[in-house]
Amino acid sequence: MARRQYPFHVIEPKWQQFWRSQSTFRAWNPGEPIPEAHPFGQRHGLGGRTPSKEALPPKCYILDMFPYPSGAGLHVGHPEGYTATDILSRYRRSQGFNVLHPMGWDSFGLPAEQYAIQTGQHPRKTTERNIANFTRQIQSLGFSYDWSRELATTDPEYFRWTQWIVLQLYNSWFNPTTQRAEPIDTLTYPSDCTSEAQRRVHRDAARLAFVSDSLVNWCEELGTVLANEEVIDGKSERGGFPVVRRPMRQWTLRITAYAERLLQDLDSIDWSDSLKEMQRNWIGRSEGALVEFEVADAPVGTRIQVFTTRPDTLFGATYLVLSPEHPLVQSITTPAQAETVRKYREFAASKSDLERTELAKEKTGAFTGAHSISPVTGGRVPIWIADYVLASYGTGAIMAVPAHDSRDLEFAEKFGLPVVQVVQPPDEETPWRGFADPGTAVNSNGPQLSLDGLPTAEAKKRITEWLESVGRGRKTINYKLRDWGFSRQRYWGEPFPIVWKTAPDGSRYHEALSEDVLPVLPPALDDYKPTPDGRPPLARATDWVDLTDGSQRETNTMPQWAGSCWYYLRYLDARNTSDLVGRAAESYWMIPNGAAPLPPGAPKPSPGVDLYVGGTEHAVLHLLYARFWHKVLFDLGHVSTPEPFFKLVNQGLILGEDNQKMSKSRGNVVNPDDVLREFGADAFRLYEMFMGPLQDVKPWNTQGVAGVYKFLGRVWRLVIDEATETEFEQSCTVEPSRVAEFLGALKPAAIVRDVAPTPAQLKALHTCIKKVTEDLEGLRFNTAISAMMIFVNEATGWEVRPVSVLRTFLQLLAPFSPHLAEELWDLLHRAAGAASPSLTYAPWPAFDPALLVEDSLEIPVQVNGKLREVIRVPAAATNAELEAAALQAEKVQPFLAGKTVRKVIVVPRKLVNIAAS
RNA sequence: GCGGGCGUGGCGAAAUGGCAGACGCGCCAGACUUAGGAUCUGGUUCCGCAAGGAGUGGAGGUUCAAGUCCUCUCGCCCGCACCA
Repeated sequence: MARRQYPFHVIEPKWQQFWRSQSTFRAWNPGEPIPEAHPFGQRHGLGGRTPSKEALPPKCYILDMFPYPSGAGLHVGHPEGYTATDILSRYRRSQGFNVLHPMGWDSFGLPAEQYAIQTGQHPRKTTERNIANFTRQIQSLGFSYDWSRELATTDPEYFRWTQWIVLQLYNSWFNPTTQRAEPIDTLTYPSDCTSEAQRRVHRDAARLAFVSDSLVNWCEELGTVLANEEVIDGKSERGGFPVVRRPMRQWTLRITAYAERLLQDLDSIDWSDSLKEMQRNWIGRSEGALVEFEVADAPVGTRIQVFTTRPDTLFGATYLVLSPEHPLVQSITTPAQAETVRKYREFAASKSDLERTELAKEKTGAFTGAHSISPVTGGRVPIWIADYVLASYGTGAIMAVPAHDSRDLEFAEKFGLPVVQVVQPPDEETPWRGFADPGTAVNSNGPQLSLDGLPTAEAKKRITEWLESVGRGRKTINYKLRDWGFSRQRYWGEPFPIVWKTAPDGSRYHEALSEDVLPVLPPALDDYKPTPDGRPPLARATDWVDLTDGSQRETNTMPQWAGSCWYYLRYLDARNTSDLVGRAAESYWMIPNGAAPLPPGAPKPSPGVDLYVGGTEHAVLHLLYARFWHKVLFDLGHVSTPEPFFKLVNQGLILGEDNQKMSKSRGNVVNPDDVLREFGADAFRLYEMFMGPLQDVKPWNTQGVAGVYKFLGRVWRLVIDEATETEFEQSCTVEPSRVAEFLGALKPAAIVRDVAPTPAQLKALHTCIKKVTEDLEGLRFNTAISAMMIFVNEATGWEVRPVSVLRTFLQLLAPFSPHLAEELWDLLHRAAGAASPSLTYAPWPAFDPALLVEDSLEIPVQVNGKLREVIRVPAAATNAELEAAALQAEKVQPFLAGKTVRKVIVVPRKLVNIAAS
């Protein structure tokens, strides 16, 4: 190991201990008494007081995506985002904001459960151990979290409220008229709902949390549902047992009701375009029409509904395709085709979703023998089934227009079905076959209407109106977004606060438990596996399942997403025992408090979380689910904003030194513990930010850490001279136990003096203040660090180093490398015989533009756009003077010889370009 | 296939349409040193002794001026993917 640049191994624990003992980073809620001595209270004149929300400074909520505490511990990707938010939190505190910067644990999850199945160790044990390790690692990095708000999703006091929110979902319905969630008792019942049993069915179908039968990958041998990723070639990944798609009873959340609002409100939040686009694609709004086809030779009124975005091509629909699972398949199939259809449906069911999509190269299908009647031509249209039509999208049935859809064309060609042109491409050259873009309708002439000659957009409109007028269709908007399957057959998740009962007629129905029995704790088990007959592990605890009143508990648990859907709300008031979050705390932290004066130069606070940083892997699911829950809570009056996360930034992945994704198998994983041991937390943090822009993917380079570490050594030596330091090092070697004492006895170098800075020194400092401040606002940490390096490079050459300049510089460094900054800040104050004011709450330095004014400027002179010379002119030079000086510049002359100056461009204070020919 | 992003020295990168390569790594040289994988100083896009020329994936264009704006094209990364 190289010689230590500075004693970070003493400095870092020292200040972490100091911050802990002082509760430096404690964020104060309205109505909380602030101790007399707390530095936040001192800064804002609130020490010893109990401020209302009006008396508190403006809020700033800076949030990290909380981690799953895995057994593997922290990897270098975690602290990337954490460092960025920590820097910003520290910066905002010094600007005068009341900063909420919390951390917690997304601690339900499969690994702990699998470990439990193998070892019998309760998942809570594993989870606690992992949390302890994560806590140690995160704290060693010196992040300024308010640990008094720490939470874990596995804590009963936390998941009590997760269950409570699920009850809110259960007890609500989405009113399509108001487009909002409302309490279930505002639901109105159709007139034919006369009995309580009928009303119940109607009510249960309307809830935001409801039971549905959805298609899942079921493995009989393993007795469990598998995720798509766990199914390979129609067999289970483990064991190779057959997997079939079968409907299963599942708790489902009606996120689709919010599709439009989730889409619309993206416009109100400050997220990257790519992220918003991912959410838009996921929601997948598409406008089109429902069209009804009468089934021929079937009971009157047997109709097949199809969804199409191209109703204008209805005349070209030469066949219909139902998904194999479509409910009408059985009844319309002719006896002659029954066997073929049965076999095909079996074949389709045996395929996983993966195979039906990615792996399916060849179209497959079967003819049902049935026909439908085209609503426009009255002609007979054959009905097929094929797995390229998905049961879960639209109506699960399509009208096939092979002339103008590549998938239909492929199918038609394979099965010899007719292809009829109904759209003429605008360009004569373009063949109509397979043309799917807008054009002009042709061959679209029926007994009751003609579309011929209409451009696609108009044809769509015309036919939709016509369909509506004859009751054979209507305009519709469809979404790719599906309702959210919310059940898991697992042990280590939140139990549902729901029980099942049996009605007098023998049918089963569910009921919610009352709020006051929450939390519903999972039962103790010896064996965490599913039951042999494939029921979830909770079903093993029969004494837990069966209640004295004869009802049974729900045995599914919630998915891991549940806890992470609302944790940002719990942080606002993490120890509240009577509410999910107190009203005053919620409104203080979520609504910008306009009354409070803003710190000078600070940005306007935003609603909700001011900054949320995390990885792209959560771009869709977590962020969509959390937005959904938030909107429900908003509708029901529990939160104040329609969106939770106002600004969101995705940090880029950190790759291994070999430019590959870090992984155990590649052996390129960097362990933060090792980096900290050699370089310290300050250097680690600084390097993570110096690598490049926060959002970019970038490779790790240990040499690079050494580089910023060297920079911190230079900062140290800016204050401490080398002789003193050598002496210190030697003393420490001789008597390691007295290190703290030796550190406290260190004195600044003799050239560090309490003198007035020179103009050049002030200019260097204020250039740095300006750059660092602007870059922090733009989250450009890498260039802010480079500005500090430039300052230090310059200051190293100074013969006298004014204390005031060094102190101000340390304030700039503090958000990035807080331990070193604290140590030197303290040392400089001690040496001056002054008490050290809190660095955390010292007001952020303002730069003085007057100090940055130059009296002369270097002006590049170009001839025909090429640089020829740089001239020095007085800063006050007029354009005419600039032009004259440029034309006379010595090195410019050869390039003007024999040419005529056509034009001279003068960019004031910037550049002169001479156009000559 | 669709959507989003990115291509700049040996490497990580920087540049409101105005001196391309700041800052750092690496490398080269010097100083101090018993020593250097410490520190300090200087140099470092490429070609050229130099004057100078070339240069931001490629080809065009707009402009006095393009890494930056426009068109086409190639390559890489990420997301979605039979969504009718």
